Amino acid sequence: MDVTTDDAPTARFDAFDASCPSRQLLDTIGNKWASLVIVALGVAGRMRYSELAGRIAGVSQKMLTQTVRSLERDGLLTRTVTPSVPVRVDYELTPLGLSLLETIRHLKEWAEAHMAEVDRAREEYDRKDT
Amino acid sequence: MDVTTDDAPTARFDAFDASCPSRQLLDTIGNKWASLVIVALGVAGRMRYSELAGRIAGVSQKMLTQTVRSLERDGLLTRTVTPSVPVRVDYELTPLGLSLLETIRHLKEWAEAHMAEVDRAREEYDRKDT
DNA sequence: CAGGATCCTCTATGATACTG
DNA sequence: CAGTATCATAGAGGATCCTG
Repeated sequence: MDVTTDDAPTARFDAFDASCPSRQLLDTIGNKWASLVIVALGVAGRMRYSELAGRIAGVSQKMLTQTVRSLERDGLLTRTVTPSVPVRVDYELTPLGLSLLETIRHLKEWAEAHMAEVDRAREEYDRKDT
Repeated sequence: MDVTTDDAPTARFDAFDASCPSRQLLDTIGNKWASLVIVALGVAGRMRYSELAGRIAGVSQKMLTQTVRSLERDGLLTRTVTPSVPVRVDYELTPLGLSLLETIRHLKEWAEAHMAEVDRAREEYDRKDT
């Protein structure tokens, strides 16, 4: 989130700085489908393309393929092709992906603990002017 | 991330389920500017609109306003107007916002600890086919 | 089965100009 | 100062058809 030191008062938060690790991470897990894929694989361990497609409601083929490619490129999961007929492709989290899964679980815990409060705040905010 | 029980094998990950707390949270912090605003306020404690605009490089007025409005609606920060001339507006994290800041810091820690590994994975992936 | 290639549609975001 | 309003655009993402 910063560029130089950790949380110096003068730190700048440059979202355009591609070298900012936090920025890159948010680009990854902030993605609509990426986190769903990671969690799905975290639960099932290993899944075929069609299993992922079935499990994650609403993904288009294009988005699913694009997402798993991106995650594979990031080293978060492995893609294993079994050259049978028809071909079979399995996806599985790497140790790196598993460690990210833990982080995502923290997010989930915060969400489950506090989103009700957020919802209340929204309702109150919306009641003011309408 | 789930709909019914915690991580039952049959859990579905429906990104279209608006009631999924994790989904909503990711929509919030996955936002390009929201997390930057939260971290900035976490560092500085309280900031004026113009201070935020100066601190967060690259935000347009429109996006900054839209972001703080959204965060205010979510109960993550407060907006305080001082009716002087010219008017002065301060933003400050709520306790709820501060607790989310902690979660974001976890993300940051993961990023700083592992993004180098991600970068290496990307380089290797890109070297294969080009 | 697992995707690649296309086309097409929105939405997010930016630039600019104006105001209480 | 701290916005609001408007216009314009790139890119995300969906639908569909095709193939090794």
